[in-house]
Amino acid sequence: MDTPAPIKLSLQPLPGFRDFYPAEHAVRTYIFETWRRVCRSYAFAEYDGPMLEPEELYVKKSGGELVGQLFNFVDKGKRAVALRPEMTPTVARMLAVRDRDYKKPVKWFSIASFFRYEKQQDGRLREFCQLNCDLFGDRSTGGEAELLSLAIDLFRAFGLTAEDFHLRVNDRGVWDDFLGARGIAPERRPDFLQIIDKLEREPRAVSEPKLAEFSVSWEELQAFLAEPAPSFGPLIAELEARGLREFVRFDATIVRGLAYYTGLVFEVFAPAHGRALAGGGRYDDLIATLTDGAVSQHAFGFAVGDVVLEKVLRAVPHTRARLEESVRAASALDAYGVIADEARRPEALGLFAQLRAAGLRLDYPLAAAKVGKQFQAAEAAGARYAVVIGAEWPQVKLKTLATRTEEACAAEEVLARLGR
RNA sequence: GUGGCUGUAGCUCAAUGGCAGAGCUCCAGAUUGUGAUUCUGGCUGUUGCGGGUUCGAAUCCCGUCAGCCACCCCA
Repeated sequence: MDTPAPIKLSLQPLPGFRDFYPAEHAVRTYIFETWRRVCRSYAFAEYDGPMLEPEELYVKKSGGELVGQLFNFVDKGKRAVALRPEMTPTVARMLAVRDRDYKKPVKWFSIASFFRYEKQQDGRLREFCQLNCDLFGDRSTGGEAELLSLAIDLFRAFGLTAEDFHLRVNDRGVWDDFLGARGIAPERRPDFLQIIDKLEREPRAVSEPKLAEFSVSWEELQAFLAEPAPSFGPLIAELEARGLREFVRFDATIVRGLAYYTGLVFEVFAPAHGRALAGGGRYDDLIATLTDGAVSQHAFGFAVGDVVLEKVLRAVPHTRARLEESVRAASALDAYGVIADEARRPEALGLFAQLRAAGLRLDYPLAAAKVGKQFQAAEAAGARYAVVIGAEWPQVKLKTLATRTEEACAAEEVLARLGR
Protein backbone atom coordinates (compact mmCIF):
# COMPACT_ATOMS: atom_id res chain seq x y z
CA MET A 1 0.00 0.00 0.00
CA ASP A 2 1.56 3.29 -1.09
CA THR A 3 1.50 6.28 1.16
CA PRO A 4 -0.42 8.97 -0.69
CA ALA A 5 1.84 11.77 -1.82
CA PRO A 6 1.15 15.15 -0.22
CA ILE A 7 -1.23 17.01 -2.46
CA LYS A 8 0.03 20.37 -3.61
CA LEU A 9 -2.88 22.67 -4.19
CA SER A 10 -2.89 23.95 -7.74
CA LEU A 11 -3.84 27.59 -8.14
CA GLN A 12 -4.76 27.04 -11.76
CA PRO A 13 -8.34 26.37 -12.82
CA LEU A 14 -9.07 22.86 -14.04
CA PRO A 15 -8.09 22.17 -17.64
CA GLY A 16 -10.47 23.79 -20.07
CA PHE A 17 -12.03 26.05 -17.43
CA ARG A 18 -11.54 29.81 -17.27
CA ASP A 19 -11.15 32.45 -14.59
CA PHE A 20 -12.93 35.64 -15.54
CA TYR A 21 -10.94 38.52 -14.06
CA PRO A 22 -12.63 41.92 -14.42
CA ALA A 23 -11.12 42.62 -17.85
CA GLU A 24 -12.31 39.30 -19.26
CA HIS A 25 -15.59 39.47 -17.41
CA ALA A 26 -16.31 42.87 -18.95
CA VAL A 27 -15.88 41.39 -22.44
CA ARG A 28 -18.24 38.56 -21.58
CA THR A 29 -20.77 41.03 -20.23
CA TYR A 30 -20.52 43.04 -23.47
CA ILE A 31 -21.28 39.91 -25.48
CA PHE A 32 -24.12 38.79 -23.21
CA GLU A 33 -25.77 42.22 -23.08
CA THR A 34 -25.60 42.54 -26.86
CA TRP A 35 -27.20 39.12 -27.21
CA ARG A 36 -29.96 40.05 -24.75
CA ARG A 37 -30.72 43.35 -26.45
CA VAL A 38 -31.11 41.76 -29.89
CA CYS A 39 -33.15 38.80 -28.63
CA ARG A 40 -35.54 41.09 -26.78
CA SER A 41 -35.94 43.23 -29.89
CA TYR A 42 -37.23 40.07 -31.58
CA ALA A 43 -39.67 39.49 -28.70
CA PHE A 44 -37.81 36.45 -27.41
CA ALA A 45 -38.17 35.75 -23.68
CA GLU A 46 -35.26 34.62 -21.50
CA TYR A 47 -35.33 31.34 -19.58
CA ASP A 48 -32.83 28.99 -17.96
CA GLY A 49 -32.77 25.38 -16.86
CA PRO A 50 -30.68 23.10 -14.66
CA MET A 51 -26.94 22.90 -15.19
CA LEU A 52 -27.08 19.25 -14.15
CA GLU A 53 -29.40 16.81 -15.86
CA PRO A 54 -29.94 13.04 -15.86
CA GLU A 55 -27.35 11.51 -18.14
CA GLU A 56 -30.21 9.68 -19.79
CA LEU A 57 -31.52 12.91 -21.30
CA TYR A 58 -28.52 13.05 -23.59
CA VAL A 59 -28.16 9.34 -24.18
CA LYS A 60 -31.78 8.86 -25.17
CA LYS A 61 -31.76 11.14 -28.16
CA SER A 62 -28.49 10.18 -29.80
CA GLY A 63 -27.41 6.75 -28.56
CA GLY A 64 -24.51 5.82 -26.32
CA GLU A 65 -21.68 7.19 -28.40
CA LEU A 66 -21.54 10.69 -26.97
CA VAL A 67 -21.48 9.51 -23.36
CA GLY A 68 -17.68 9.50 -23.58
CA GLN A 69 -17.75 13.26 -24.16
CA LEU A 70 -20.23 14.01 -21.41
CA PHE A 71 -18.99 15.63 -18.22
CA ASN A 72 -20.77 12.99 -16.16
CA PHE A 73 -20.60 11.29 -12.77
CA VAL A 74 -22.71 9.42 -10.24
CA ASP A 75 -24.15 11.60 -7.48
CA LYS A 76 -24.65 10.70 -3.83
CA GLY A 77 -28.10 9.39 -4.61
CA LYS A 78 -26.53 6.93 -7.08
CA ARG A 79 -28.02 8.83 -10.01
CA ALA A 80 -26.11 8.95 -13.29
CA VAL A 81 -25.96 12.68 -14.02
CA ALA A 82 -24.24 14.93 -16.54
CA LEU A 83 -23.39 18.60 -16.71
CA ARG A 84 -25.37 19.89 -19.66
CA PRO A 85 -23.45 19.68 -22.95
CA GLU A 86 -26.12 21.62 -24.86
CA MET A 87 -29.44 23.31 -24.20
CA THR A 88 -31.72 21.73 -26.77
CA PRO A 89 -32.78 18.62 -24.79
CA THR A 90 -33.40 20.75 -21.69
CA VAL A 91 -35.49 23.37 -23.44
CA ALA A 92 -37.36 20.68 -25.35
CA ARG A 93 -38.13 18.97 -22.03
CA MET A 94 -39.23 22.25 -20.43
CA LEU A 95 -41.49 23.08 -23.34
CA ALA A 96 -42.95 19.58 -23.36
CA VAL A 97 -43.89 19.76 -19.66
CA ARG A 98 -45.78 23.07 -19.97
CA ASP A 99 -46.70 22.93 -23.60
CA ARG A 100 -50.32 23.95 -22.88
CA ASP A 101 -49.33 26.99 -20.81
CA TYR A 102 -47.91 29.00 -23.69
CA LYS A 103 -49.54 30.49 -26.73
CA LYS A 104 -47.80 29.52 -29.91
CA PRO A 105 -45.44 30.41 -31.34
CA VAL A 106 -43.13 30.23 -28.32
CA LYS A 107 -39.98 32.33 -28.72
CA TRP A 108 -37.38 31.65 -26.04
CA PHE A 109 -33.70 32.36 -25.54
CA SER A 110 -31.11 31.55 -22.88
CA ILE A 111 -27.53 32.44 -22.10
CA ALA A 112 -25.84 29.66 -20.17
CA SER A 113 -22.71 27.61 -19.49
CA PHE A 114 -22.16 24.20 -21.02
CA PHE A 115 -19.66 21.44 -20.42
CA ARG A 116 -17.98 18.67 -22.30
CA TYR A 117 -15.14 16.47 -21.19
CA GLU A 118 -12.73 16.87 -24.07
CA LYS A 119 -9.15 17.83 -24.55
CA GLN A 120 -9.13 21.54 -25.10
CA GLN A 121 -7.78 23.25 -28.18
CA ASP A 122 -8.22 26.49 -30.08
CA GLY A 123 -11.76 27.73 -29.57
CA ARG A 124 -12.84 24.65 -27.62
CA LEU A 125 -12.93 24.48 -23.85
CA ARG A 126 -14.52 22.21 -21.28
CA GLU A 127 -16.77 25.01 -20.09
CA PHE A 128 -18.15 27.49 -22.58
CA CYS A 129 -21.15 29.79 -22.94
CA GLN A 130 -23.86 29.67 -25.52
CA LEU A 131 -26.80 31.75 -26.57
CA ASN A 132 -29.68 29.46 -27.52
CA CYS A 133 -32.68 30.73 -29.48
CA ASP A 134 -35.63 28.47 -30.16
CA LEU A 135 -39.01 28.77 -31.82
CA PHE A 136 -41.71 26.23 -30.89
CA GLY A 137 -45.12 25.54 -32.33
CA ASP A 138 -44.42 27.05 -35.71
CA ARG A 139 -43.54 25.43 -39.01
CA SER A 140 -43.96 28.38 -41.34
CA THR A 141 -41.40 29.74 -43.74
CA GLY A 142 -41.99 33.06 -42.00
CA GLY A 143 -40.84 31.53 -38.73
CA GLU A 144 -37.73 30.10 -40.31
CA ALA A 145 -36.93 33.44 -41.92
CA GLU A 146 -37.48 35.14 -38.57
CA LEU A 147 -34.92 32.93 -36.88
CA LEU A 148 -32.38 33.29 -39.70
CA SER A 149 -32.91 37.03 -39.49
CA LEU A 150 -32.28 36.94 -35.75
CA ALA A 151 -29.11 34.94 -36.32
CA ILE A 152 -27.88 37.59 -38.78
CA ASP A 153 -28.75 40.54 -36.54
CA LEU A 154 -27.00 38.90 -33.59
CA PHE A 155 -23.73 39.24 -35.46
CA ARG A 156 -24.45 42.60 -37.10
CA ALA A 157 -25.05 43.99 -33.60
CA PHE A 158 -21.32 43.58 -32.91
CA GLY A 159 -20.42 45.43 -36.09
CA LEU A 160 -19.77 42.37 -38.24
CA THR A 161 -20.76 42.70 -41.90
CA ALA A 162 -21.50 40.45 -44.85
CA GLU A 163 -17.76 40.53 -45.49
CA ASP A 164 -17.14 38.86 -42.13
CA PHE A 165 -19.84 36.20 -42.01
CA HIS A 166 -22.68 34.58 -43.90
CA LEU A 167 -25.25 31.88 -43.34
CA ARG A 168 -24.89 28.54 -45.07
CA VAL A 169 -28.36 27.08 -45.36
CA ASN A 170 -29.68 23.73 -46.46
CA ASP A 171 -32.62 21.41 -45.95
CA ARG A 172 -31.97 17.81 -45.02
CA GLY A 173 -35.02 17.05 -47.11
CA VAL A 174 -32.98 17.45 -50.28
CA TRP A 175 -30.90 14.44 -49.23
CA ASP A 176 -33.98 12.45 -48.27
CA ASP A 177 -35.21 13.01 -51.80
CA PHE A 178 -31.78 12.20 -53.21
CA LEU A 179 -31.59 8.92 -51.29
CA GLY A 180 -35.23 8.08 -51.85
CA ALA A 181 -34.87 8.42 -55.60
CA ARG A 182 -32.02 5.87 -55.44
CA GLY A 183 -33.91 3.39 -53.28
CA ILE A 184 -31.59 3.72 -50.30
CA ALA A 185 -33.12 2.73 -46.97
CA PRO A 186 -33.92 5.60 -44.54
CA GLU A 187 -31.95 3.89 -41.75
CA ARG A 188 -28.77 4.50 -43.70
CA ARG A 189 -29.41 8.23 -43.95
CA PRO A 190 -27.26 9.20 -40.89
CA ASP A 191 -24.23 7.40 -42.30
CA PHE A 192 -24.69 9.07 -45.64
CA LEU A 193 -25.06 12.53 -44.10
CA GLN A 194 -21.79 11.92 -42.23
CA ILE A 195 -20.05 11.60 -45.58
CA ILE A 196 -21.66 14.81 -46.86
CA ASP A 197 -20.77 16.61 -43.62
CA LYS A 198 -17.09 15.74 -44.08
CA LEU A 199 -16.99 16.40 -47.81
CA GLU A 200 -15.36 19.78 -47.26
CA ARG A 201 -12.71 18.50 -44.84
CA GLU A 202 -11.78 15.20 -46.42
CA PRO A 203 -10.09 14.63 -49.78
CA ARG A 204 -11.94 13.06 -52.66
CA ALA A 205 -9.88 9.87 -52.25
CA VAL A 206 -11.45 9.35 -48.82
CA SER A 207 -15.02 10.32 -49.68
CA GLU A 208 -15.32 8.56 -53.00
CA PRO A 209 -15.05 4.96 -51.69
CA LYS A 210 -17.53 5.76 -48.92
CA LEU A 211 -20.00 7.07 -51.51
CA ALA A 212 -19.51 3.91 -53.52
CA GLU A 213 -21.02 1.93 -50.64
CA PHE A 214 -24.22 3.83 -51.38
CA SER A 215 -23.78 3.26 -55.13
CA VAL A 216 -23.30 6.99 -55.58
CA SER A 217 -20.51 8.12 -57.87
CA TRP A 218 -18.37 11.20 -57.31
CA GLU A 219 -19.55 12.73 -60.59
CA GLU A 220 -23.17 12.06 -59.74
CA LEU A 221 -22.79 13.81 -56.40
CA GLN A 222 -20.99 16.82 -57.85
CA ALA A 223 -23.70 17.18 -60.48
CA PHE A 224 -26.35 17.17 -57.74
CA LEU A 225 -24.48 19.76 -55.70
CA ALA A 226 -24.20 22.02 -58.74
CA GLU A 227 -27.98 22.09 -59.24
CA PRO A 228 -29.73 25.17 -57.92
CA ALA A 229 -31.61 24.55 -54.67
CA PRO A 230 -35.19 23.73 -55.58
CA SER A 231 -37.59 24.79 -52.85
CA PHE A 232 -36.02 27.81 -51.15
CA GLY A 233 -37.95 30.42 -53.17
CA PRO A 234 -40.35 31.51 -50.39
CA LEU A 235 -37.55 31.68 -47.82
CA ILE A 236 -35.43 33.78 -50.16
CA ALA A 237 -38.36 36.15 -50.72
CA GLU A 238 -38.76 36.59 -46.95
CA LEU A 239 -35.08 37.40 -46.55
CA GLU A 240 -35.09 39.74 -49.53
CA ALA A 241 -37.95 41.71 -47.97
CA ARG A 242 -35.78 42.25 -44.91
CA GLY A 243 -32.77 43.27 -46.98
CA LEU A 244 -30.82 40.24 -45.80
CA ARG A 245 -30.45 38.29 -49.04
CA GLU A 246 -26.71 38.95 -49.23
CA PHE A 247 -26.11 37.19 -45.91
CA VAL A 248 -27.52 33.85 -46.98
CA ARG A 249 -26.08 31.18 -49.26
CA PHE A 250 -27.63 27.83 -49.98
CA ASP A 251 -25.22 24.93 -49.79
CA ALA A 252 -26.34 21.30 -49.98
CA THR A 253 -23.17 20.09 -48.22
CA ILE A 254 -24.33 21.68 -44.96
CA VAL A 255 -26.10 18.96 -42.97
CA ARG A 256 -24.83 19.62 -39.39
CA GLY A 257 -23.71 16.81 -37.14
CA LEU A 258 -26.67 16.48 -34.80
CA ALA A 259 -28.83 13.43 -35.25
CA TYR A 260 -32.11 15.11 -34.31
CA TYR A 261 -32.33 17.68 -37.11
CA THR A 262 -35.18 17.03 -39.47
CA GLY A 263 -35.46 19.77 -42.08
CA LEU A 264 -33.89 23.18 -42.52
CA VAL A 265 -30.36 23.36 -41.12
CA PHE A 266 -27.87 26.22 -41.16
CA GLU A 267 -24.65 27.52 -39.76
CA VAL A 268 -23.18 30.99 -39.42
CA PHE A 269 -19.80 30.81 -41.06
CA ALA A 270 -16.79 33.12 -40.72
CA PRO A 271 -14.83 32.62 -43.95
CA ALA A 272 -11.69 34.40 -42.76
CA HIS A 273 -11.41 31.90 -39.92
CA GLY A 274 -12.90 28.90 -41.63
CA ARG A 275 -15.07 28.28 -38.61
CA ALA A 276 -18.72 28.15 -37.69
CA LEU A 277 -19.89 30.85 -35.27
CA ALA A 278 -23.32 29.34 -34.77
CA GLY A 279 -25.40 26.41 -35.90
CA GLY A 280 -28.92 25.18 -35.78
CA GLY A 281 -31.86 23.62 -37.49
CA ARG A 282 -35.35 22.24 -37.32
CA TYR A 283 -35.95 19.37 -34.90
CA ASP A 284 -39.63 18.56 -35.24
CA ASP A 285 -39.38 15.04 -33.77
CA LEU A 286 -37.26 15.61 -30.65
CA ILE A 287 -40.06 16.59 -28.26
CA ALA A 288 -42.10 13.56 -29.25
CA THR A 289 -39.01 11.36 -28.80
CA LEU A 290 -38.33 12.71 -25.32
CA THR A 291 -41.95 12.33 -24.21
CA ASP A 292 -42.54 8.96 -25.89
CA GLY A 293 -45.06 10.64 -28.11
CA ALA A 294 -47.12 12.28 -25.37
CA VAL A 295 -46.33 15.75 -26.71
CA SER A 296 -45.47 16.67 -30.26
CA GLN A 297 -44.37 20.13 -31.25
CA HIS A 298 -42.60 21.79 -34.12
CA ALA A 299 -39.23 23.22 -33.13
CA PHE A 300 -36.51 25.25 -34.79
CA GLY A 301 -33.48 26.71 -33.04
CA PHE A 302 -29.82 27.57 -33.05
CA ALA A 303 -26.93 28.21 -30.69
CA VAL A 304 -24.08 30.73 -30.70
CA GLY A 305 -20.88 30.01 -28.77
CA ASP A 306 -18.93 32.70 -26.93
CA VAL A 307 -15.40 31.41 -27.55
CA VAL A 308 -15.16 31.61 -31.33
CA LEU A 309 -17.28 34.77 -31.41
CA GLU A 310 -14.86 36.58 -29.13
CA LYS A 311 -11.95 35.35 -31.20
CA VAL A 312 -13.50 36.78 -34.36
CA LEU A 313 -14.52 40.07 -32.70
CA ARG A 314 -10.92 40.56 -31.59
CA ALA A 315 -9.55 39.71 -35.03
CA VAL A 316 -11.69 42.18 -37.02
CA PRO A 317 -10.38 45.74 -36.41
CA HIS A 318 -13.70 47.62 -36.30
CA THR A 319 -15.43 45.07 -34.09
CA ARG A 320 -12.40 44.99 -31.82
CA ALA A 321 -12.53 48.78 -31.46
CA ARG A 322 -16.24 48.62 -30.67
CA LEU A 323 -15.68 45.92 -28.07
CA GLU A 324 -12.88 47.83 -26.38
CA GLU A 325 -14.82 51.09 -26.34
CA SER A 326 -17.83 49.36 -24.85
CA VAL A 327 -15.75 47.70 -22.15
CA ARG A 328 -14.07 51.01 -21.33
CA ALA A 329 -17.38 52.87 -21.12
CA ALA A 330 -18.90 50.17 -18.95
CA SER A 331 -16.19 50.45 -16.33
CA ALA A 332 -15.54 54.22 -16.37
CA LEU A 333 -16.52 56.19 -13.30
CA ASP A 334 -18.73 59.24 -13.42
CA ALA A 335 -16.78 60.87 -10.65
CA TYR A 336 -13.92 60.37 -8.22
CA GLY A 337 -14.09 61.93 -4.80
CA VAL A 338 -10.89 63.67 -3.76
CA ILE A 339 -10.59 64.26 -0.01
CA ALA A 340 -8.06 67.07 0.19
CA ASP A 341 -8.53 67.64 3.90
CA GLU A 342 -8.99 64.55 6.08
CA ALA A 343 -10.87 66.66 8.67
CA ARG A 344 -13.70 66.88 6.11
CA ARG A 345 -13.94 63.11 5.47
CA PRO A 346 -17.32 62.79 7.25
CA GLU A 347 -18.85 65.55 5.10
CA ALA A 348 -17.28 64.02 2.00
CA LEU A 349 -18.72 60.57 2.79
CA GLY A 350 -22.16 62.11 3.16
CA LEU A 351 -21.93 63.83 -0.21
CA PHE A 352 -20.58 60.69 -1.92
CA ALA A 353 -23.47 58.65 -0.53
CA GLN A 354 -25.95 61.13 -2.04
CA LEU A 355 -24.25 61.03 -5.42
CA ARG A 356 -24.27 57.24 -5.43
CA ALA A 357 -27.93 57.13 -4.42
CA ALA A 358 -28.64 59.27 -7.47
CA GLY A 359 -27.08 56.57 -9.62
CA LEU A 360 -23.63 58.01 -10.21
CA ARG A 361 -20.67 55.68 -10.31
CA LEU A 362 -18.22 57.10 -7.80
CA ASP A 363 -15.10 55.97 -6.00
CA TYR A 364 -12.85 57.65 -3.43
CA PRO A 365 -9.78 56.79 -1.31
CA LEU A 366 -10.61 54.46 1.58
CA ALA A 367 -7.75 55.84 3.67
CA ALA A 368 -5.91 59.14 3.83
CA ALA A 369 -3.89 59.72 0.67
CA LYS A 370 -1.99 62.53 -0.92
CA VAL A 371 -3.99 64.68 -3.29
CA GLY A 372 -1.62 63.83 -6.13
CA LYS A 373 -2.24 60.12 -5.60
CA GLN A 374 -5.96 60.71 -5.53
CA PHE A 375 -5.89 62.43 -8.90
CA GLN A 376 -3.81 59.60 -10.30
CA ALA A 377 -6.40 57.16 -9.04
CA ALA A 378 -9.17 59.25 -10.61
CA GLU A 379 -7.34 59.22 -13.94
CA ALA A 380 -6.64 55.50 -13.80
CA ALA A 381 -10.31 54.78 -13.07
CA GLY A 382 -11.38 56.72 -16.14
CA ALA A 383 -13.46 59.17 -14.09
CA ARG A 384 -15.01 62.10 -15.92
CA TYR A 385 -15.02 64.43 -12.91
CA ALA A 386 -13.14 64.88 -9.69
CA VAL A 387 -15.11 66.24 -6.74
CA VAL A 388 -12.61 67.90 -4.40
CA ILE A 389 -13.66 68.26 -0.76
CA GLY A 390 -11.39 70.29 1.52
CA ALA A 391 -11.14 72.95 4.18
CA GLU A 392 -13.40 75.34 2.26
CA TRP A 393 -16.46 73.06 2.82
CA PRO A 394 -19.35 73.52 2.15
CA GLN A 395 -17.74 74.92 -0.97
CA VAL A 396 -16.30 72.11 -3.15
CA LYS A 397 -14.39 72.07 -6.39
CA LEU A 398 -15.55 70.25 -9.48
CA LYS A 399 -12.82 69.37 -11.94
CA THR A 400 -13.36 68.05 -15.44
CA LEU A 401 -10.45 65.66 -15.77
CA ALA A 402 -10.25 65.60 -19.57
CA THR A 403 -9.96 69.39 -19.87
CA ARG A 404 -8.20 69.96 -16.54
CA THR A 405 -10.62 72.80 -15.84
CA GLU A 406 -11.91 73.38 -12.35
CA GLU A 407 -14.76 75.38 -10.89
CA ALA A 408 -16.02 75.96 -7.38
CA CYS A 409 -19.58 75.32 -6.34
CA ALA A 410 -21.70 74.62 -3.27
CA ALA A 411 -21.87 71.01 -2.12
CA GLU A 412 -25.61 70.81 -2.74
CA GLU A 413 -25.15 71.87 -6.37
CA VAL A 414 -22.77 69.07 -7.26
CA LEU A 415 -25.42 66.58 -8.28
CA ALA A 416 -27.11 69.04 -10.65
CA ARG A 417 -23.79 70.08 -12.16
CA LEU A 418 -22.81 66.49 -12.84
CA GLY A 419 -25.82 66.35 -15.11
CA ARG A 420 -28.27 64.04 -13.42
C1' G B 1 -8.22 8.96 -26.88
C1' U B 2 -3.50 9.97 -30.63
C1' G B 3 0.68 12.94 -32.19
C1' G B 4 3.98 17.53 -32.46
C1' C B 5 5.89 21.96 -30.00
C1' U B 6 6.54 24.69 -25.43
C1' G B 7 7.04 25.39 -19.79
C1' U B 8 12.55 30.63 -16.22
C1' A B 9 9.80 36.80 -11.51
C1' G B 10 2.76 39.08 -11.79
C1' C B 11 3.65 39.82 -17.64
C1' U B 12 7.17 39.54 -22.09
C1' C B 13 11.61 37.18 -22.46
C1' A B 14 17.41 36.41 -21.82
C1' A B 15 20.98 33.10 -19.81
C1' U B 16 23.31 26.49 -24.66
C1' G B 17 26.81 22.43 -18.66
C1' G B 18 29.92 27.00 -14.51
C1' C B 19 27.30 33.31 -9.45
C1' A B 20 19.54 32.90 -12.31
C1' G B 21 19.19 38.25 -15.26
C1' A B 22 16.67 42.44 -18.09
C1' G B 23 12.46 45.32 -19.60
C1' C B 24 7.51 46.23 -18.27
C1' U B 25 3.98 46.07 -14.24
C1' C B 26 3.33 46.87 -9.02
C1' C B 27 4.80 49.59 -4.26
C1' A B 28 7.38 53.83 -2.06
C1' G B 29 10.06 58.48 -2.41
C1' A B 30 11.72 63.14 -4.98
C1' U B 31 6.30 66.19 -4.61
C1' U B 32 2.07 67.50 2.95
C1' G B 33 -4.23 70.81 -2.02
C1' U B 34 -4.06 68.73 -8.34
C1' G B 35 -3.12 64.21 -12.80
C1' A B 36 2.02 64.14 -17.48
C1' U B 37 7.17 63.26 -18.06
C1' U B 38 11.57 62.19 -15.53
C1' C B 39 14.73 60.41 -11.69
C1' U B 40 15.77 57.31 -7.24
C1' G B 41 14.81 53.11 -4.31
C1' G B 42 12.12 48.50 -3.24
C1' C B 43 9.22 43.66 -3.73
C1' U B 44 8.99 39.32 -6.59
C1' G B 45 12.00 32.58 -8.18
C1' U B 46 11.81 24.93 -5.23
C1' U B 47 13.76 27.65 -13.50
C1' G B 48 5.94 23.45 -13.84
C1' C B 49 6.65 18.84 -10.79
C1' G B 50 9.45 14.09 -9.84
C1' G B 51 13.64 11.18 -10.87
C1' G B 52 18.41 10.28 -13.54
C1' U B 53 23.50 11.62 -15.71
C1' U B 54 27.46 15.01 -13.91
C1' C B 55 32.52 17.76 -9.69
C1' G B 56 28.52 21.03 -11.19
C1' A B 57 21.84 21.01 -14.56
C1' A B 58 17.27 26.38 -16.26
C1' U B 59 20.49 23.86 -19.96
C1' C B 60 21.42 16.77 -21.26
C1' C B 61 18.09 12.05 -20.45
C1' C B 62 13.40 9.62 -18.57
C1' G B 63 8.65 10.22 -16.47
C1' U B 64 4.61 13.28 -15.22
C1' C B 65 1.41 17.58 -15.22
C1' A B 66 -0.10 21.91 -17.77
C1' G B 67 -0.47 25.13 -22.10
C1' C B 68 -0.54 25.73 -27.45
C1' C B 69 -1.30 23.34 -32.24
C1' A B 70 -3.05 19.36 -35.34
C1' C B 71 -6.01 14.78 -35.40
C1' C B 72 -10.54 12.23 -33.37
C1' C B 73 -15.20 14.17 -32.22
C1' C B 74 -18.40 17.97 -32.50
C1' A B 75 -24.16 18.59 -28.77
